[in-house]
Amino acid sequence: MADLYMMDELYFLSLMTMPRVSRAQTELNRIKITQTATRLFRERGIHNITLAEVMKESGLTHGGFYGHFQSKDALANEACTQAFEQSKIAWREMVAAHVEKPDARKAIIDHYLAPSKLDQDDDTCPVIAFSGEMAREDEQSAIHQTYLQGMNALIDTYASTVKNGGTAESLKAQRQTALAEYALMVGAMTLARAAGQAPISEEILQAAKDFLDEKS
Amino acid sequence: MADLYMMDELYFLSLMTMPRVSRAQTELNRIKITQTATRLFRERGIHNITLAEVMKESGLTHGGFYGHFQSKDALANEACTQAFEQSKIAWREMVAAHVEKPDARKAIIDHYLAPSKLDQDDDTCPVIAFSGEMAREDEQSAIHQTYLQGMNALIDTYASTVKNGGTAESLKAQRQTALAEYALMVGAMTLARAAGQAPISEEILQAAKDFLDEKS
DNA sequence: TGTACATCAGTGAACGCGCGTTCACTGATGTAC
DNA sequence: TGTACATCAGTGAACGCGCGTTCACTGATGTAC
Repeated sequence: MADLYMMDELYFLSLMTMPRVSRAQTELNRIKITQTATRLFRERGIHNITLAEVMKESGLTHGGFYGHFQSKDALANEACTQAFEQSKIAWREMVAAHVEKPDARKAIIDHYLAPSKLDQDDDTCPVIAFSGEMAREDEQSAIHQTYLQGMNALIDTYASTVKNGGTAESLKAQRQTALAEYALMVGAMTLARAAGQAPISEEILQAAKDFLDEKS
Repeated sequence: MADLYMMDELYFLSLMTMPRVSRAQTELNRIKITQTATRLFRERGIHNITLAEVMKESGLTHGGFYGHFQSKDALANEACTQAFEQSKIAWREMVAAHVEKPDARKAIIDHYLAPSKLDQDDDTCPVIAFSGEMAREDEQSAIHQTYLQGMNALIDTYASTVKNGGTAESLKAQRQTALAEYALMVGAMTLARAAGQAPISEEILQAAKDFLDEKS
């Protein structure tokens, strides 16, 4: 995944001449569109981004979109999938980087509630970025399924960092705790982002972090 | 406020003949439009509701809107104000109904996290209903100010139900706890609503409730 | 390896629809006498 | 209290713009020989 980002230079050079590009380039274009969409949809929501914008930021023209995707919905679903994939990998790497569960848990919490995350719009947790649109989305839609699966994967990863005694009963308690703590993180970031530059924004993040620290 | 809802019958009768209605009726129409907008915007977001829809549900035609409001933004701001006003009153009533702080706190928690709230779209907490749109809204806009003030009022009300020792230091701790617990409620409901009919939805609400109960 | 041609990725303009906003018009309300 | 008229709330159609989607066209790519 990471080396795709490094192809940008080669990528733009090869776009100088048009149309009818090579198959390899076509594949790069598709990836580029998905990456651009993932970033823009996270930043400003699916509804508020036009296909023209996605295509322009991808270095292509508006009309070419339908050579790659069947509809805006189809792109949204792929972008959503990729956004969750990125988060999932990041979380699992954090878990893998810490031998002790509490350390992994703290790493995720600190990463999630970092004040810098308030401004890094392209790194918004997809659960937060899409929650508003999902609440109103048809539940049978592909993107809603993607969202649910992605959310579950993140919750499972987080739950694996919560201490438990190993019995069946404590496993259930572990999941309950994980759900509540995850909800706390999501709520704090949601509120902080909605509050914007207001001082209460960082106050909320700090309160959430302190609250979770007390528990460990 | 409540008796305005009971005027509906009289209201529609008087709408049978048009145009040029009495001043009293004009005032009722304006109130009706605001009420309708408050409900619809809460249910489906400001962006997803058209003025034509608001006006139709108010028993009026599309074009008459601009006799009452300067723009859709202006209506959104009034609707947002009213939504927060309703929540604030409801919360304060819950506080007033309980002599002991922990009882008031529990009343708010149970009210907020009630599974029935998942479906009552017109009773969505305005903080949740508008959070997505606020995160992308211009921070200087009137509606963003309205949102911040409304959120603060709800937090203050909730904080007043959290136990404290009376010293300055414990007052700060009280607010921190309130912020974290409020964020937990917001996050749980946000996740539950985004998950929709999936079983994890109620699981999250229950986990949040249990988590908060343990603390009291 | 070189040539001839079919393919098809991307272009750029147009289409169609939805939605916020405007406006000429209507006729009951409210006022002036 | 009754009449005459100006006001103005609401109507319904139209405007203009934005955006998702379509399509005729172009010309380099990729293939067949």
